[in-house]
Amino acid sequence: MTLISKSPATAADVARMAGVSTATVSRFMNSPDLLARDTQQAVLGAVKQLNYRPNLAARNLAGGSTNCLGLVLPELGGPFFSELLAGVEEATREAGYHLLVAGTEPHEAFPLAFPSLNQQFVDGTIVFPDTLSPGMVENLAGHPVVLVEVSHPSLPTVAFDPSVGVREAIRHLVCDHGAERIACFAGPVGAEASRRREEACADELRSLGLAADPSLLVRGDWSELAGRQMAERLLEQGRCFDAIFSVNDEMAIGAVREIERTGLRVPDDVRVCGFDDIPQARWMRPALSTVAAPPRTLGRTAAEVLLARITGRPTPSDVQIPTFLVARETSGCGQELEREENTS
Amino acid sequence: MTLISKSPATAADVARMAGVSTATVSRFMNSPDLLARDTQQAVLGAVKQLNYRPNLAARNLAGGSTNCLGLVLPELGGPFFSELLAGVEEATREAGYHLLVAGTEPHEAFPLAFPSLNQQFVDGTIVFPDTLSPGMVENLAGHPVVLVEVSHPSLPTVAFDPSVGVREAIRHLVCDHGAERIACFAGPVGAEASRRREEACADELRSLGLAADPSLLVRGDWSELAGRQMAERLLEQGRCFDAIFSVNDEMAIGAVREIERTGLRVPDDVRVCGFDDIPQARWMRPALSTVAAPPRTLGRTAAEVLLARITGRPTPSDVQIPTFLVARETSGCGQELEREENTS
DNA sequence: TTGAAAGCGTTACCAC
DNA sequence: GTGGTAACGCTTTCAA
Repeated sequence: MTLISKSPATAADVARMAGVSTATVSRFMNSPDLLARDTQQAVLGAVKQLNYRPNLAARNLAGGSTNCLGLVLPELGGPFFSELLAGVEEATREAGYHLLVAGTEPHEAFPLAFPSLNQQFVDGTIVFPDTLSPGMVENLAGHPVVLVEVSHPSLPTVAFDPSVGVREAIRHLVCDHGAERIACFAGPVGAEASRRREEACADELRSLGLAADPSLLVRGDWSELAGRQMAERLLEQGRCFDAIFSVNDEMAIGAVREIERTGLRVPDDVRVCGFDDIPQARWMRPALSTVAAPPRTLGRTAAEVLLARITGRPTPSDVQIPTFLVARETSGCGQELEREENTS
Repeated sequence: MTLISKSPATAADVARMAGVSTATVSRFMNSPDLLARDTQQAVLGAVKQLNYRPNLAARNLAGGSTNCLGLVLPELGGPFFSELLAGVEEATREAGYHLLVAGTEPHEAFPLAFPSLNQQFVDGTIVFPDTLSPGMVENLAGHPVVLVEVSHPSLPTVAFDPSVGVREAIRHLVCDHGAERIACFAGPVGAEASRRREEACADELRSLGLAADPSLLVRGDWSELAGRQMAERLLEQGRCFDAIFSVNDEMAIGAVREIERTGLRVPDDVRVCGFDDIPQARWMRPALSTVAAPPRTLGRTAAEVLLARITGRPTPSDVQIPTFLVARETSGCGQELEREENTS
């Protein structure tokens, strides 16, 4: 149809063709209502004919916004982060924004990845920091930011609220399936997300009259391998436990595999409940009972909060995403509960 | 340390402080070697003191590059695409580029997502199109592009080479585990990736003297659900088969689950082999034998090829990523083969 | 080796 | 309502 010229049409081209000024073209692109009917028609015609698209870099330079959001994640593969990313991207795209994604090397310091995003290149950033360092906060100042799963006194946060889900899980293990000694598979010491889940677990145990045994609290780095190793260690030490609550699914899966490897049975000998509800929680056999904490919702919400901040709409400084128990086989329930689930 | 002024330092600020012109600052940022020793030192000092970062939008506008790559994917969640993305991001970051990511709604037409990336906003784009429409190609013209898993006469492509892996898989099923009637679980009709795998499968069956039975070739939409349904249908129709080769892992997993649900056993009654080697292939029980086609490598390679094109380095127009068999339990092998595998 | 100045494509302020 | 025009921050000739 259109002649493909070497360089894309500019506002000046449109202006010339429509017999107006570039200022008018600019107005047409941003708030058409300010223009007279016929002017609108004229410009619209030229825009279509030339297939005009405003140059975003120029628009940005001129002081407008970039229509870009940044997302910084410690890693991009893996079920949790990829779902989180998908949620962010959906919301971002729906709002007409673009998304810039950056990973940080596994244990690389966070700031290494961030400066590149901070260069007036994005209108705001969603950050999932492993640990929040002071220098980082300074970097973030003066630029809309939303933190995910980490709270900070002066920055808005979106995080899961583990309380309801974990309470349901512990109740379920204890009351429905007779667990009495529950081991807790926690994350690294500094990890706030883990801490909140551990606390919810301890709280509920306490309110059920079961003391949380410190020797049954072990820590790993969130990986399946860590879960296996933690279970192995506990078993070798001869610790007595009849259930495990893990602060994420991957460690829970590792635990299940290790327990079964030693000849014990899940859920008959040890009941297991994870946290997250990653897809393989329901694919694995026995299917993993877990506290559903939908990362896609987390990501979508974070993006929505950020977008609201950017556009100046009032936003709560802390948003909590509710979680809930999904009882499957590893806690002792039959699989038929899940009959209706579909692949997404 | 540094005083945080409202707006970030500009090249003019640096120039003033170092007692040079902005041109010199620009040269310093791009090719320092052109400057005299002492000038370099002076500018370097000012840059550090002011914490100067060039404004990328301005740099772009001025005719340089954006240092951004675009990535268009049909979906962002799920094991395959998230690994692909991770590979792209790694290579992109290592090269000092940023990454812009766009998804397309599940069955949304591709061009909807693309124009936004085409607006002189990225230096090049990696595209994973569901199906390649003619209009799309036009959009792509005049802008470096690399296609993933789809070939096109005039555009460079990076794709898996299924031949070696699939040959190994079929041989393994037939020669090592005595399969004689192998069903093929294929993807949608238009999908090139599926077609190449089907062909590799048929070729190898032929060379082993086993005719490929058309009634054992079924198609689904790549999902676990589809795999279940295909297995269900085949079983209901009373088709006789003793092995399945699926063109991706998710359908293979669905097939395994459905087969086991009906009381048949994997691998004793039906051997199953997938394609991709997604993480849960090794987590599930029985562990899935599959043709490893590492998506991270695919992504990384695509990014490298694109980067080479952008910087004018010569690049092959078609790159093939080798694949290979990973024999696990569903094909009839014991699990001990996998002892050494770790979580990544 | 360095500086001056002309863009790059928009936006936004100020007149008309 | 609309047009002129000065930024925005950088790169890149062209001279010196």
